[in-house]
Amino acid sequence: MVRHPYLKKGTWTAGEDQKLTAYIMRYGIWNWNQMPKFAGLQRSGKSCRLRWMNYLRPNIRRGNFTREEEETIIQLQKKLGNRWSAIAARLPQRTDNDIKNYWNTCLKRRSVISANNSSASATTETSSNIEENSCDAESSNLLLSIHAMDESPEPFDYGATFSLSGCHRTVEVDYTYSMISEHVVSSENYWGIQSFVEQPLMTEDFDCEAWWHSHHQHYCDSLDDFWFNPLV
DNA sequence: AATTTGATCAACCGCCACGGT
DNA sequence: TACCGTGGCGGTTGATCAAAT
Repeated sequence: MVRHPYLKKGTWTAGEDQKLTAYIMRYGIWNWNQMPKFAGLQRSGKSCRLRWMNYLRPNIRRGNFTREEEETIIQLQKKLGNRWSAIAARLPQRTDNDIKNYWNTCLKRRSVISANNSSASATTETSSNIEENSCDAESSNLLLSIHAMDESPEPFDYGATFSLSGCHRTVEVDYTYSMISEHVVSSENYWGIQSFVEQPLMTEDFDCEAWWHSHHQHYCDSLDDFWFNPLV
């Protein structure tokens, strides 16, 4: 009889965050379903992916939405509907989950009120032009020079590791960004890669302390606890 | 001080698309 | 062509916390 391993649910603990982050930073993302086992996590691949994408991933902007962001969301929601991932692509530091939550809790109501007001007053004001304000993700695919590297990420043989050049840093990026295709990266994915590149991890001048303070200090007692011996 | 209510948001669930076999 | 595994998306839930009573 095949026994399915117990999969934990619910809120992630600091230790789990630590394991997942450390694992991804070291080995990258090669298969969400297999990864938890190797990372020492009793979580589903889906749960790991969600946690990483919505919370642990570098360069996620949290906290209050700016007025500009609010306007962008409202306008894009009008245009695109509830396609949160598409909307999030225009707000590269925000996650689709954050935008969805923010819409459902704040903006939806405001948008309805605003619509009612505008219809009541029959204003002639035209809606702002989204095309002008957006980064036009669909049409402007960005080119990155991506070179296959010789070594696969230890200890696995799952595919190649890539490097991004064109920045003054070179950072290994692997199947985290498996959407990389023929050296053309959509704008949406570009932001993810750029975020990763901008993260100083794995670089010589990486200010570990600063990154620690900005991301994980509140979870672990010390940087050493987080950074060293991250795996089980 | 205790309880209720409302807001927020992390996380789960179900569905779908896509690629590989 | 059908099936399966995987990743991604949007809807929804439930835990938590702050404000109100």
